[in-house]
Amino acid sequence: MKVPPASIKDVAKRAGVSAGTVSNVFSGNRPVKPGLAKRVREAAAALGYEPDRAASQLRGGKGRVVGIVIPELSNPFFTSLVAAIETAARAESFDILVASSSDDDSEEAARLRTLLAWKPAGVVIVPASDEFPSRGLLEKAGLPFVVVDRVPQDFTGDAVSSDNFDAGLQAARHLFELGHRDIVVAASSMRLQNIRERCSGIESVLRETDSAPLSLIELGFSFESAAARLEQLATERRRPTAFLALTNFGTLGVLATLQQWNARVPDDVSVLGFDDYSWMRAVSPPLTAIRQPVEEMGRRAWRILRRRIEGDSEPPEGIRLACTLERRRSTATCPPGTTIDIKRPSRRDRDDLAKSN
Amino acid sequence: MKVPPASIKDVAKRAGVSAGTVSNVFSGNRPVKPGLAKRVREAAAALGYEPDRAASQLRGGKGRVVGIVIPELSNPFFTSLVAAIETAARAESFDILVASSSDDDSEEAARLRTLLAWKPAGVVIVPASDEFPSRGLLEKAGLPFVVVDRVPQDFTGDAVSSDNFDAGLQAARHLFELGHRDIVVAASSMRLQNIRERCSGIESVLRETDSAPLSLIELGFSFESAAARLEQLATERRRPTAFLALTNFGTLGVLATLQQWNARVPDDVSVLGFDDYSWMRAVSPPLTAIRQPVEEMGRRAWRILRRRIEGDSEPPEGIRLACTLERRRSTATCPPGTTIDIKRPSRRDRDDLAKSN
DNA sequence: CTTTCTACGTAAAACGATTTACGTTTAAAT
DNA sequence: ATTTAAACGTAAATCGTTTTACGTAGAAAG
Repeated sequence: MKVPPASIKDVAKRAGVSAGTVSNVFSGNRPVKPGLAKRVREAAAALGYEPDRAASQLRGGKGRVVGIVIPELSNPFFTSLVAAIETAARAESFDILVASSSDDDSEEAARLRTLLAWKPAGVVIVPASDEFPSRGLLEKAGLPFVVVDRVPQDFTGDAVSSDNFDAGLQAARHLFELGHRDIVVAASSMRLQNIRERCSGIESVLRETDSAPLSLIELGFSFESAAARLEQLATERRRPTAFLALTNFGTLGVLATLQQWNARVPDDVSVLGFDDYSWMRAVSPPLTAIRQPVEEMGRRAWRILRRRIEGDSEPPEGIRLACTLERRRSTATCPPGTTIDIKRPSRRDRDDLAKSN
Repeated sequence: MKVPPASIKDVAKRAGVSAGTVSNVFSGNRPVKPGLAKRVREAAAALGYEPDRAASQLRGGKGRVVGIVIPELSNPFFTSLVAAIETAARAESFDILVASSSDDDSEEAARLRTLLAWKPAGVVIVPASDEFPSRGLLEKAGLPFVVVDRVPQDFTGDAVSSDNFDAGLQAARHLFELGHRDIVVAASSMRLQNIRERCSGIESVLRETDSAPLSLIELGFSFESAAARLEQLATERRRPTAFLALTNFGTLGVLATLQQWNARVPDDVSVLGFDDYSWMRAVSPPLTAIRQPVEEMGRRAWRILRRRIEGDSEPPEGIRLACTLERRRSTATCPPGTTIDIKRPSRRDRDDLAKSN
């Protein structure tokens, strides 16, 4: 059953032309007269010929592969991103090489190194951390690359991410409008710039309303670590009236813990999640959540990378895409009984007080 | 900043040896004296040398890449599978090339063809359908491949899947034990062998208990199509006392629809889901579900493929892994009021009746 | 009619590794 | 000490493409 694959020479012989001509027919690199081209194409079809990518890569230097490095293949946010990029890349007949870093800097560097050995045309990367040591590798290789989602603080290259500050702002404002003052923010790790940005968004609302400082817990990068950390929270403080999760694993962790505490959502406690998945709409109560435009992020990342591959050398583009608040039913007005107003006297109140003396 | 990547010759020159020796140091293909080997390794490190995979692929013929073809990159079941395979493959320094077929046969063939152009050492594939036209391509290429999850009816090669019959059996039995007799089974498409197997498992329980025939709807492959189809169901028949979903999108669709109908789970209707994800534990009520051992499936698929790549030619292996029922709280005893006993007289009853005449 | 382009085909070099064929050194055997 | 074989290096051939340098034919220009 096994047939040795046809090479460009076999096709050339069958079509009665030289190998170079066959190459030109397929690569479109130089024009070939229609008649000949047709003969070549027929010969190729008859032999089931497909150009060997490794060989063409080797000689041509520039291959039609792009590398994608993400922290976790088991996190649907990242795989959605990969799906979006793959769709866009495939449309221009680029193949994708995927690697995951397990949220670890040195793992990331190692994976990237083997990726680079394929001489890809470009790389899309969601860094494992703000340290982003892979940056050096990429720059040394002189490869175009786009950073997505986790854009380090002082990063100057091409980047696509959510408008995290605004996302935090929207989320916090929503909960405040519902009367919540005792909110616990569930983050993955403050070592990530995007998380810090979301927090500043929240803090700006706290400041606006002159409220107590941010109450925050770090949950790590897995469902399990999140649940464990939250379990511990119960022993440290009384239950807040609302949880604001800043990642999808955080959302899951909060929900699972509330489950164990037998707390009803939203009657006993409101929950605002991050990232928007099908299951959030399907469950009861449907989850209020901040939706990141993940498909759009993937498309934009590809578009930028594509241009760079073409040789475009405009100044770096830093794209921030707006998130939207999906209001559903897991957030409700804070029940009056449970609202313990821990608000400090507002500036205005204090001023009034001062005047009256 | 851009540095032209070092080639094997650069390393050879720096270490004062020939290119062949450098190759041997890295490939371990032939022994090299420790002293020399060390010198070569140092030179390589100094130059940041990494063997060009395309070049080594070209000459060596056998590359260290494996292709993975799955129906959807946005379905967490499949991406979990990819994650498991990637972990196993990476441990033996194989890279993975991922392609998705969008559940379409011809798309699958096209994607596979471009994958094959990389001359991978092997392929793991979840076919888009039972037709599995890609099989011919793979066999013609003489490439080892393993079929996972959707194994066509009469398939004879290496395969790894769940024990779908038993999964259906367990699920149905669980619902029957809780007293449910009016169950709607939500499948993706009966054109898939694995779905048919799950159905026969369910049917065997129906037969055992002499119950009414299977009530089934096909929901398609996306959350949206599932929700739409279920919406329509409401106009066609009265509400069942339980839903048994056979895929993860089906589970989501059922849940979302129940949501819209304002039906409480499990008080009004029980729900048994398929596939087991974090969110199922986190939501309220936690979902009873059939768990497929997806990581194990990935590991086993890799193990078989690895052996075939090594040249093993044992007869094909058809592995079936057991699923487990995760009992949680979305299934409950059928409320007596709503139990409409549509059971036909059992064979025993009928026999008794006949005798008494 | 000659000259000058332009268009397009061919043969051969190149890409960066592995592998083969062969040579030299070193160790083991007589 | 001589022979034999094993061990290990080197140079050159090779994988299947793309690219370069060159050649030829026909068209356009003078």
